[in-house]
Amino acid sequence: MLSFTEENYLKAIYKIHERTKSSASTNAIAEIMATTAASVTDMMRKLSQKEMIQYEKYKGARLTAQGAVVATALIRRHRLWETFLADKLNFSWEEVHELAEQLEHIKSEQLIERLDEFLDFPKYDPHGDPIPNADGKFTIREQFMLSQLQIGEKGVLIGVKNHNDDFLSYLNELKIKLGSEFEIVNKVLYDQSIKVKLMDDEIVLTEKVSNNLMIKKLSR
Amino acid sequence: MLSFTEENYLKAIYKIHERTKSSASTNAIAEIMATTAASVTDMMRKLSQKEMIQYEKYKGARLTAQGAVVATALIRRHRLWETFLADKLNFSWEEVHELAEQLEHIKSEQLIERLDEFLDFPKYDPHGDPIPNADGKFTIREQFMLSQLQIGEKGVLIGVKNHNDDFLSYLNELKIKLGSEFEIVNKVLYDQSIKVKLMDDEIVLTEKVSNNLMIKKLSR
DNA sequence: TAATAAATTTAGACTCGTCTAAATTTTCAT
DNA sequence: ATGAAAATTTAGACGAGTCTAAATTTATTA
Repeated sequence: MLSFTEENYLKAIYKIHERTKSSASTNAIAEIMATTAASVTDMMRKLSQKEMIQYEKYKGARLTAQGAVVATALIRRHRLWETFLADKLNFSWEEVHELAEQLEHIKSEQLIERLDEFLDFPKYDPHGDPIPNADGKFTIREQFMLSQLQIGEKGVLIGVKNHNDDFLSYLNELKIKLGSEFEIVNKVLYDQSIKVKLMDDEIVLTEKVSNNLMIKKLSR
Repeated sequence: MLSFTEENYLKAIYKIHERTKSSASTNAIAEIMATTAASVTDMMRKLSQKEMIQYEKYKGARLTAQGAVVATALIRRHRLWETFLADKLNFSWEEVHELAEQLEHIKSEQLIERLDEFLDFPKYDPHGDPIPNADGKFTIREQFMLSQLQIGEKGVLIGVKNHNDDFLSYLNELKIKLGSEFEIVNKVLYDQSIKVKLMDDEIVLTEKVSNNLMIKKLSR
């Protein structure tokens, strides 16, 4: 049985691997866990001992198959709780993460399976991220950054790449949410900003924003 | 901020006080917390230091006003989660306690207030125990042990005194649940057992059982 | 490629919650 | 009311998770 903390380390390693496609460095883990490199080294020994990671001194860590199962289950729990908080308790998408960080550590398979059913087996969480099923399988779907669409193309917002609070609050201000429909009106080559039509309004989005909005194209 | 463990000690002291109306002995606390008397003594010092309890060597512990607020909030969280698990996720009354023991430690006022609203502000949990409101006030109601009713009297089950798993499973077997209606058919003086009518069936309940069923009398 | 910078590990220490064994205090029965 | 039993506290230790400071390894760059 893994501790709360050990689970979080595995999740950190999972995230780093997802982002970099390579092994997780001590410093990168320390940053995510908000701790020191020394503490990370200690934990790497322990997780290695428990065969949750492959770890070689100075070379970073990778999840073993076993470790990946644990990390995926944690992500499943996290995203299901986020969905519960948003759909049932009306929390907004910038509020759910923190709470789910706590809830994800509740130890009960059955609880999660019942919650999944209660939520009607959602495939995506409030940020549009896929929720692994009980076997750890993700449902992937084709998606584009809003910035990739051409003038005249239409799309629906199905996810946000970045979960930063300020970014999400900004989207709230613009009344952009999952399901919002966009049509590209203009793209400015000079600064990569784009003008889009959103519910009869035309708004301008910077490159930084449009790179973080994940879209499903709508056929016209 | 109190730790998970500190909170549980306060809850234990609260429970003992509720049961005995006097201060909580070291051994009594040790039993509830499934730990040793020595560990309890250590913790008493710490909680006393934090002004959560009044503690005098060899004399046991009592909650301070502050400590009582913490304990009551914990009970509120516990019972709201139990209600959620039973009403929304269809867990049975012997399953909810363990899970709520974990969920009650999730730190968020807002979560609990939203949950309360989602559940439609329940006043009693799945065992019929009162749920304190946000101010820590309990809604009490008149209730009797089934064993106190006279022959011919009728009542509705509104709570169970004992939460023992075996007891609750036995009630399931008998198809007795909150809301079940009883009529006293006969009382045996010799062994204090009673015969009751329950949904057109007549069943015999021992004293031990009928002392644990809390009833609201129905006027005929 | 040598030396400097950056990353990582080691060493030693601290807090939290726990334990066992020994000492002390309180309770209770004769 | 005194001696044995029960309850409680003290003393000393341990594992988990963390820290800082020093040592070591790896990467970079002049």
